Amino acid sequence: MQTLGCLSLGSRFKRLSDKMYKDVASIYQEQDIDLHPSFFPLFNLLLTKGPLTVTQAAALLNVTHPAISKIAHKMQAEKLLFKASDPSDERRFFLTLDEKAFQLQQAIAPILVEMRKYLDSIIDSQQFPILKALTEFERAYDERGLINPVLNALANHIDPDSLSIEHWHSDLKADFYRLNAAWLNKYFNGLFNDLDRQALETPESYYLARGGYIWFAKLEQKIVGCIALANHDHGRYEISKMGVDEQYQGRGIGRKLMLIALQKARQLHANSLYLETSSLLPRALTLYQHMGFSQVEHPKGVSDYQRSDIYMELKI
Amino acid sequence: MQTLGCLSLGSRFKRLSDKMYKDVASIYQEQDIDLHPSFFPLFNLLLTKGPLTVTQAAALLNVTHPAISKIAHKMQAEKLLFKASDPSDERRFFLTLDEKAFQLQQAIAPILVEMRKYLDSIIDSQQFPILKALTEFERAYDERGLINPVLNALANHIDPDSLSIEHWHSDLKADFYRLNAAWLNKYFNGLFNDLDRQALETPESYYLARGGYIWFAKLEQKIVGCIALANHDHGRYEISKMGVDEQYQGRGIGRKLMLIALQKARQLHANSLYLETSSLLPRALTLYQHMGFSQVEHPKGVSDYQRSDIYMELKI
DNA sequence: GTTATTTATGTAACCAGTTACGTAATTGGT
DNA sequence: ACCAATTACGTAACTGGTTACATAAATAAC
Repeated sequence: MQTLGCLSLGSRFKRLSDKMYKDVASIYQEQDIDLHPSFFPLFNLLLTKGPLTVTQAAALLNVTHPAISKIAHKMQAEKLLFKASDPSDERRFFLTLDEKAFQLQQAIAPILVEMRKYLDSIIDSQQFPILKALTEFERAYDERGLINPVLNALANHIDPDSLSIEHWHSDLKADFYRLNAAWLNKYFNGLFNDLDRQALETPESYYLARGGYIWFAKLEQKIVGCIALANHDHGRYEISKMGVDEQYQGRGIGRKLMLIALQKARQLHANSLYLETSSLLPRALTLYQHMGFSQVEHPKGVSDYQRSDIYMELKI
Repeated sequence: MQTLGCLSLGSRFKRLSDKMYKDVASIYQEQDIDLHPSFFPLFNLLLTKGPLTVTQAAALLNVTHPAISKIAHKMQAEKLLFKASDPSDERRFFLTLDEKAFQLQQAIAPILVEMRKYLDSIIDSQQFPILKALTEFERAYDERGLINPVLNALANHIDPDSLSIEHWHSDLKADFYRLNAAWLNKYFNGLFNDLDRQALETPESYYLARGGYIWFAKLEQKIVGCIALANHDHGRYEISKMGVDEQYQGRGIGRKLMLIALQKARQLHANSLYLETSSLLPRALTLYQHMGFSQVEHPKGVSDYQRSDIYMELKI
């Protein structure tokens, strides 16, 4: 625990939250308030915000809609809630608290008052203000996240001296072919199509001459990875032909190449970036997601590449 | 959210903890570390503390032993862990990390380093120190709890002027009978035994003359509740004959009576308090638990009261 | 105005925890 | 030294959430 320090923050938050939920349930129980603990997030929400649809409630409570759906069912069975249909949209209806719920509220109100008073008294008596600290931490965490900063730090931290990024040079043409042939062979039985062949055999005309770029990752004089940025029409760029030598994978080299390509795309005032990939490559998929890409339908309906079943886009 | 203030602390803790767990899982995934998220609390624990038994691990992680049992099974299936039998106790065995786990640790170590650095950098840049605030809040919460302070505040807050506690007076003898007959009739078909009859018909000799006490709760000139403290042998006291008028239940009157009785018992240097009750009275049971009573076996094996199936004790 | 897409909800199967209970080994009381 | 109580662990059934998928209504696209 001590040695973990800030790493145990997550489990400390969990422990406190569990305990507080249990305690509140216990207080309600002794006061003979017949409100199942799993009900009160929704119950509270509807009290404060008025009738809401299932998806609205789910979004506000940070849970999925089936969870709300189930709870609403149970609350309906206990006559705490009814569904008021929305005449303007027959799919949905408003979860509306019933008479019995308002009676319960009467019983609960003084408890909430006392709970607030007591918690405020604890908080006020402390040297370090938990509410302010929490708000500040939440904001920082939401703004900066955890995933990308840590992964970037990892990528930078690996061989900071020996890993360098190289621009295209005709001497590296064979490496470009080799690195891409490797994954095409491994995952797709070497199923090159015409586009692949053009790109790999004549990268100068396929990429560079059209305003595209190719970069290489060089680790101690060895070329271990590459990536290409293709210039399509009207500010649309495509990222493709990313490959990292198998024995150097998982060290953030792909991530570093992606960051270079993204940086250049921004410099070129690209307005969107896309890429095509496959569900057979889950690692790459996670990387793209962390970079902000999200999966959308293929704009042409079907890909030029038979292997590709995922189309991802990043609006800049 | 805003109006709830400190009341939403629980859900804010939950949200943060969920998010951090997911993010860590996501980082491991991109780094191609094959460690299921549900494994890592136990994994981490065993790394830092060395081999542990199932119950030890459960206690340290604040989960139940079946949870550890299941996770250990799965980790065993993935060859991350094996069970080393304890020669001195054939029931148990030490959950021991396997070779493969230590290889994983090598891969994870740099991630932990970067995570710690990054989180520390966030925390250090903040105006209000989250770690100190959290530690302080955890301590206050663990020491004072939430349940009893809030329930006591509620009890005090209800009619603080009109509710008073009265000592025994022969005029109140009929009330003592009435209040107890009410619940005996309601829950146990008026099944009085000889002891009940003595206690209710001759409370002076049954309680007071033996060094016991009887108190009444008086609400606006009406007697609405009572409790008795019986003096048994060698510092053992019994709490019994607690009754609150049905229409005034759920307002903390029972709790107030209990607190009076407990206070007196302490004053008398009682070393233990016990009471007998029934699983038919869940509300009362919760109250006793909140007061610190815990269920134990009946010392005589069987109760003098047919209705009683629960024996509870509080060591002072 | 028809057809495709998106949105709101429900249902099923699953998952990680829980409580309740059973069994076997150890400890303790007389 | 024995029998009762306790402890360590496992298993079963349940719970509150999840993801994946189905359906119907509303909206958008042509």
